[in-house]
Amino acid sequence: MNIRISNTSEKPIYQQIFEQISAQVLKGELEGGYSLPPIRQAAVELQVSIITVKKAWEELERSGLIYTVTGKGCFITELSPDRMIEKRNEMILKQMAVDIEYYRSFGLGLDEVVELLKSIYE
Amino acid sequence: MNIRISNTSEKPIYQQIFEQISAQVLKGELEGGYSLPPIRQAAVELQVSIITVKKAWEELERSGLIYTVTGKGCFITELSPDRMIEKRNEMILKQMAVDIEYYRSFGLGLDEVVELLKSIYE
DNA sequence: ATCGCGTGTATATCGTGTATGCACAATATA
DNA sequence: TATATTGTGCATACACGATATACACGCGAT
Repeated sequence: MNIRISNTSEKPIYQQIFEQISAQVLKGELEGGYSLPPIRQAAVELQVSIITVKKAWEELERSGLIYTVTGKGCFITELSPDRMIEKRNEMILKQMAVDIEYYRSFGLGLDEVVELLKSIYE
Repeated sequence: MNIRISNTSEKPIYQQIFEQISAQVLKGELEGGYSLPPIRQAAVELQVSIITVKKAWEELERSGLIYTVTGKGCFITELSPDRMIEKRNEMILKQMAVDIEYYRSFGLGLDEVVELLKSIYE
């Protein structure tokens, strides 16, 4: 459970958890078949409510990244490397489309966007 | 008032109005000193409540893009071209920092981000 | 079998923020 | 000064995030 929660972020807590676990799964840091910690333990560890953890878990299940077995636990879905990259790009491109719309509304072209990106990407 | 409101967007309505007017001001499409439509007229035009328009106007004033005179109206702040670009970049970079954090959480490097950007930037 | 422990699940509640309508104050103008 | 036009303030309805508590399911020991 290598999760960092920001209380100052505008993103909901469950969304932060969802995104970070998603990224870890799709980077291969969490192996398929392996189990996530019980929601109670995760709740204590992350200093949030059980329900908040559950909500994140639900999003993960809806995205097909984990599956839940009542009374037993939650487990990482086995995914082929290709499928992982596919899902990763899917998630990124979906967000990127929103981001680009914002940049474009200010009249920025691709070149300007890339230039600004380079200036702050470390 | 060339504003498009999306009811499906996750962004609040007042935020959408704020962003689009900001972009128009900083692109020079709305001249300094010129007045915005009265909030009532804008509300009718945009099919939203007066209070929603007011909230957007308040954000614009807080950003220094317009100023309000009670009983008279709201007017675009006069800005030099340099100051406009400065404010524009300020708004974009602030958002871009959030966007990048998301891309980076998936392990993407600058090159990959640029590549994906190019693939969907039209 | 069944009891107990660990697992996820469902219900009720509170706080915050978005969006709204209606009544009020300030300004301009005739 | 009367009246229309402008922005402002307050009280409310609703949706969503976050929470605690009580419930249901599954497995292993007795």
